Order: sequence, then structure tokens, then C-alpha cells
Amino acid sequence: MDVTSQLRAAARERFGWDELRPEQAIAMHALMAGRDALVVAPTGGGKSAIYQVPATLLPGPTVVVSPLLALQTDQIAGLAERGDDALAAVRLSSAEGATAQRAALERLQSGQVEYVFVTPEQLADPEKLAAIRAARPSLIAVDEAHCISAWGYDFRPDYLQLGRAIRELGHPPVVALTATASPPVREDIIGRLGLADPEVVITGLDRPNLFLEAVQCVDDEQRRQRLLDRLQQSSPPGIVYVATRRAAEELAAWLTDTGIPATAYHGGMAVRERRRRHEAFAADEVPVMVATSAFGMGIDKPNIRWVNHVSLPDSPDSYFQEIGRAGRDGEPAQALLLYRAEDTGLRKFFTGGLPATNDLIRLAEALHAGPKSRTQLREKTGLGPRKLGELLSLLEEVGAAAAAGRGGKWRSPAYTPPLEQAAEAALEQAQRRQTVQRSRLDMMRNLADTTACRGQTLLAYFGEHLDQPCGHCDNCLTGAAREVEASGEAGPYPVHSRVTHPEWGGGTVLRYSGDQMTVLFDDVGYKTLSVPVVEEQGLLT
DNA sequence: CGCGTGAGGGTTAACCCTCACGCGGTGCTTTAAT
Repeated sequence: MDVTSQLRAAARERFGWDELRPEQAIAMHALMAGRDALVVAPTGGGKSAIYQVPATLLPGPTVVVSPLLALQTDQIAGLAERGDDALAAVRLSSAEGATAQRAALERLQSGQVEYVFVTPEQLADPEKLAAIRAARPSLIAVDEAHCISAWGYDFRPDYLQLGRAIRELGHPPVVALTATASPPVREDIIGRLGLADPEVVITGLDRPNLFLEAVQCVDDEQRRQRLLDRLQQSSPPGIVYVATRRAAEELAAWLTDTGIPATAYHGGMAVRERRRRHEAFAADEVPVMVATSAFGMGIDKPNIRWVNHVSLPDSPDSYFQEIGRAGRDGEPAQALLLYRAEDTGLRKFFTGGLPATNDLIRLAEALHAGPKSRTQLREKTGLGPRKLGELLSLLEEVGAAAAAGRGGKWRSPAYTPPLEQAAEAALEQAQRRQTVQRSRLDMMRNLADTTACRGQTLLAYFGEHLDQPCGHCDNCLTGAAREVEASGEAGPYPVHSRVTHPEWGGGTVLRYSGDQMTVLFDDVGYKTLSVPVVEEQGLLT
């Protein structure tokens, strides 16, 4: 039986899926042939199948790396529902007691388990990693892989160590899955995981049933009023995204007072309360959810009619992910962005500052004095766990830190640069990342301000090209998009061609709009340039 | 980075301005005390 027939048979018999979509099949074939893959596809687009089906055909267990325990719980429940021993799944996490963990590992060693769910933090534990390695995994799936980029650098540093964990597990085929990833994020995922010539599968990102709008507001009062006006005309269920926990609570209370029953949701609430509210929303008992970005991954509710933003997201990546939760059923849905110029301040703050040179030097020094565990390094340098993770990975990137064997310790590599030089290189690396992140925020601002077609602008950001204006945004509706289109310069360089700027280096042309062009530079991120200026001064080559 | 807040000073006395300061998201983990 050939691979295609095997995959089809497994999908039908084990999971009850009669058809495999072409994108699913392409990715599965790559994995079956021993290759890595990166899949960008919307939630609910059958991403899980891409690892679940090949897992049943490959000889060993499959390691599933997933960021949230709640997400893992749902996925394990979904597999258990099939009632098939060949789909047995276990989880290693802080939610399991010592006894449960031992039992899970024993089942894993004796070959009774097909799927092992873990967080990146679990793989950072040398003993657990060794136990998983002993079970000889034949496939690794990294779900919600954009978390590497979004969280790895400061929030959850173990995300940056996934590449090493994969190597230590013998680098079986790896599939990274996410609903959104702009080119820099894709590059980050591939680089960080150490994917080798992966099969990259990107499904259509345009969402014709989503109507996109953006309105700039002068103050919060006006913004609230506009939101209220809109909500009074909209049918629930819907999500309002806000930037802070306090705003979530206050806005939910205010809407409720005004006659629109709303519930708040954010990361500061007790886990049980969060789950209760999430379930109430899923069951249509709560019509309006006012939430921070904590309300996101794992929401697979088909009938969300609108997603409104009452603050500017930090990037088109986040924006796309958040509005993407509306209209999964294919019925018309609205995405309204109410923003203020001042919103960018908070986002810049969240991006974080640059590390102190002193801290970098002290850490490099401590490593130089001999191999140390994280705990020892924290004692030696006085750095908090999060900061330590961030600085360690920066030093690792510039060759001034490395894992010392498999014991979870860190050391200075043999040819480590001098302390000051290492610190300077690490700082430059952090600066580069900050510059790129800020350019993504600029692009978000751009997307909000533009009078051009928003669908085209958004897709261009992701490196995709829409031949025609999208026809489902406010600017298309008013005709503003057509005017911009009509005044558009014929670009001197084709879309997606490579160019070089004297100061910013190499980049890729993404889009022309009016007399502006957007270029994604490898080192400094997204830039918008004036086409006449570029032509007159011969800025690009 | 930029907002809201409260203290303090200045004063045509009940308010106005200035300035400093705190605050702000995302979740894993593990552990100590009830």
C-alpha cells in the first residue's frame, strides 16, 4: 500500500475523516518521508490531523509540544473520545502528581502510548527529556508555534530551548503548526527549532466573510460611545479586546450597566473562574466577552459574529489572530478596530527595554568560572528567573553560553568571545529584535491609518498578494481603496523581489500602494518608503 | 512610552497648575503554609 493510501486509511479508520485536504496531505507526506514541516493554517482547519494521522503509522510515540495546559486537556479529551487504544495519550505536567507522572512514563516506556503532551518547560527538565528520549519518539509536533517568537524571548524562555530538546530527542521529523506567521515569525520558528529544509505549507489567509473596519478616536469617551453604538446594532456573540486587565473589568461593568450584558476575562483571574467564563461564552450563556489577549488560543467557537478592538494590537500578527476568531462558520462577521494614537505607548512598553550591559557581563563571568545550573546562576548574579532566561539565550546566540552536556547546566563555550565583546554583541542582538518588533507595531498603525484596501494591506504584511482589492473592508466599500489603487505607481521592482538599501541592508518588496511601497528588511523589519524618493535617489538596488 | 493620580505650591480662598511617580500582558512551574 502506498503512503497516500495508508494515510487515507488511517484517517478514515482511526479518526473518521473521509477526505484529506491537499495542504494536510502535503504536510503529512513530508513527515512520512522523514522531513520537517511548517504549516500555517487557520484554527479549526484540521491542523491537528497533520500530526495525529502520521503518528499512528510511524513506529514510536509522538511528542506534542503545546503552550497551555487547558489546550492539552481539550486535545487529550478529543483523542480519548475515539475510544481507540492506538490513540492513547498521556501528559507530563505540573497538573499530574508524582504517582501519575511515574505511571505515564511507565506506559510510555512500554510502548502503550501514542501521544505525549508536554509544555516546553517539561522538556527543559533533563530527567524528563531523558525519559522521553528512551521511548524513541518518531515525530514531534509543535502546536501554536508562533509562541516561540511571541513568548520565547522574555515571557517563557524555555520556548527558545526547544531546538536543543529536539536535537537531544534525535531530531525525528518535526512539524510546527500555527494559525498566523508573518515571514519574520516563520523564519524565527524554522531557525529556533532547527528545522532542516522544511516543507512550508501556507493556506489561504484571506477571509472573505470578515468585514474589516478601523476608526481613529480622539479620546476614550468617544471610543466608548462608538463601541456602544456598534454593539447596540450588532448581534452577539462577540469579543471586545482591550489592552489591560483593568480596562476589561471596567468596560464589562459599564456595558452591563448600559444594558449590554458583558463578562470580563483576563490572566489575573483564578483558573477556575476563567474556565467557567470561557465555558459560559462557548455555550452562548454570555453574549459579550471583554478580554485581554489572554482570551485567545483554544477558542474554537464557530458563531462569533464580531471581534472589536478597543486598543491597537501590537502587530498585524496579533490582530489577524484575534479577528480570525470571528465567523468561523463562514457566515458574515465584523472586525472593528477603534484605536487611538496613544495606544502605541503601552505596546512599546510591553515590548520591553534592552538588557543592562552589566547584567550581561556578570552572567558571562559567572559562566566563565565554570558550569552552573540555572539556580546557581541566579544565586551568583541575582537575576530573576525570567531575566536569566532572556539573557542566557542572548549570550547563547552570540556564542558566549552553551548547554553543558545533558544535565541542564550552562557553561562558556571553548572559544567564547571576551566578556565585553560578548555583552556588546548580545545587546546588539536584543536591539535588532526590538527594532523588528517596533516595525511590526508601525505596520499595525499603518494598517489602522490606511485608506487603501485593508485586506490587501494585511495580506501583503504576511507576504501574500491579492490581485484585486479585497471587497470586504471599509475602504473598499467607500471607494477610497479604488482611488489609492488608481493613483498607484507602477513599482520599479516587482513584488517579492529582493532589494538592497544602503543603510538597512537586504529586503523583500511586499507591496505598492499609492506612492508608497512596503519592504520587509531582514535586519530592521518592515519599512514604508516613498516610491518617488526611492526612484529619484536610487535608494534601492 | 504615556496615562492617571495625588501631593504640593501658589494664591485675589476655592481653585489651578506643575511635577513626580506608579502602573501596565501573555503561563508555565514549584513550594510553603494552612
